[in-house]
Amino acid sequence: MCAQFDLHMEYNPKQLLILESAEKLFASHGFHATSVRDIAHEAGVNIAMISYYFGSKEKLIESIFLKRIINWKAILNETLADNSKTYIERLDSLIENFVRRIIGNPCFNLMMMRAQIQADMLVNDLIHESKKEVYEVIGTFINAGQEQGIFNKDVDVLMMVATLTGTTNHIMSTRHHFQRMSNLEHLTDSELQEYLIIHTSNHLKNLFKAILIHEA
Amino acid sequence: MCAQFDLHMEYNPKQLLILESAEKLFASHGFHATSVRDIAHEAGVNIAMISYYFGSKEKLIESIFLKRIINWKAILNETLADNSKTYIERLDSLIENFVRRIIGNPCFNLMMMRAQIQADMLVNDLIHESKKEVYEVIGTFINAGQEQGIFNKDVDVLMMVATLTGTTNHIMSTRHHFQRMSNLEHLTDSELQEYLIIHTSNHLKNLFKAILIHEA
DNA sequence: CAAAGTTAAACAAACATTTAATTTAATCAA
DNA sequence: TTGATTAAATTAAATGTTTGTTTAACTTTG
Repeated sequence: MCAQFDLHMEYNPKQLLILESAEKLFASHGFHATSVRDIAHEAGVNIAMISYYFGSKEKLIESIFLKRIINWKAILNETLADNSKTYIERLDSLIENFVRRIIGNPCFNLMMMRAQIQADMLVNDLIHESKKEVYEVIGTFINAGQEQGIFNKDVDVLMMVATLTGTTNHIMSTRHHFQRMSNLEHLTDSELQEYLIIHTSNHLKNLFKAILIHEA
Repeated sequence: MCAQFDLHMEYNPKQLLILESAEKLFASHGFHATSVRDIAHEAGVNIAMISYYFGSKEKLIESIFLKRIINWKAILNETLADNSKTYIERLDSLIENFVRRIIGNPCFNLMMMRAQIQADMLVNDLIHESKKEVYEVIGTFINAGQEQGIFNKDVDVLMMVATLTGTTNHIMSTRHHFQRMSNLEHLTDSELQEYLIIHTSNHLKNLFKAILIHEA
């Protein structure tokens, strides 16, 4: 007997507690290094509740991903289709949203990075599909800007998105290393987070403007 | 009883076989998802040989890292200190070496990415120290170029190296995704590797020249 | 009073590591 | 070269934990 839920259903407080605890532990120790006992202990619930609510450890991590991925595409589309803004404003907005989403949610994104690296994770197809859509949406936006004569012609969208994702993920995953190297140890975690969001956004904005707009 | 070895000692063929098999499996499945049984089976040796030669699974992964990290710093210094080349030639050389080292050794670098993400891995101090030295060497090079008036003044070295490392790691770790998206499925693994090394190098060279040299 | 929630205990399978027995290889005096 | 001696290499089997999951009993709730 077991009480699994469909995608559209909402989670009760205990389920949310399990999801959050699992996300935190998967992020810092990895999927296989985290036992269901660890998760149950972190969430303060009985071990059996995880099977009861989610079926298995594997289905639990799937639920975590589904819970997060759903609205990102909508936000992305909304940002890039906003015709009240110029292309450059929308590019800035895209970069800032992107960076904030990654650096602002280190736990989930560390999990995602790890899953991408691992070839045999079941959630990988899910991630792959969602990435592909992100590439397409951004590619469409860049092409539109090129046709308007705003962005340079010779832009490699795949490489651009790789730099956007790669740089941000790298800074997020080595943020405490970054903190020490920049003498920012007096900052709290959320202060550091905000600092990194701003600095990384500005760095990437400059970078992309340099190749998308300046010099022929 | 056990036959562990110091750093300076060379590995016998059977030890090398174990190291290579472990690197391959750790890279594709992760440290905790790989059992010593898997490693022993992959290498075609008895399970007990791993404890016999390396002491434990944890010490085995340490040996893998030590085996790789040692000469990278030397290569880096050699590249940047070559006075027969201009600063721009040395920058290009740095980028190409960097990219080739990461994309050319996906197994090891996936392992390294994973270890960096994971806070509780013992090898992390080792990685941290070696990264810090890399930042310092590159920082010194950029500063020298700035004093010569070749590179722009307002360059954030931390962010630059983050883009260099982040972009390359991202492309390496999502290379098969990249292959499908670029319709390059006819390429063999090593052909894809060479393609990615060249394209990523060129992308990063353009990117860095755009902010280091062009426009005031 | 039935369904949902919750629990401690039990389960078999997989895990890293160790043991003790056996084979291989090297050394060296005769 | 031979045969004895010793250390290293190798093995199958066993060890004791830890793993994810299930069970069956119990409590709460509508």
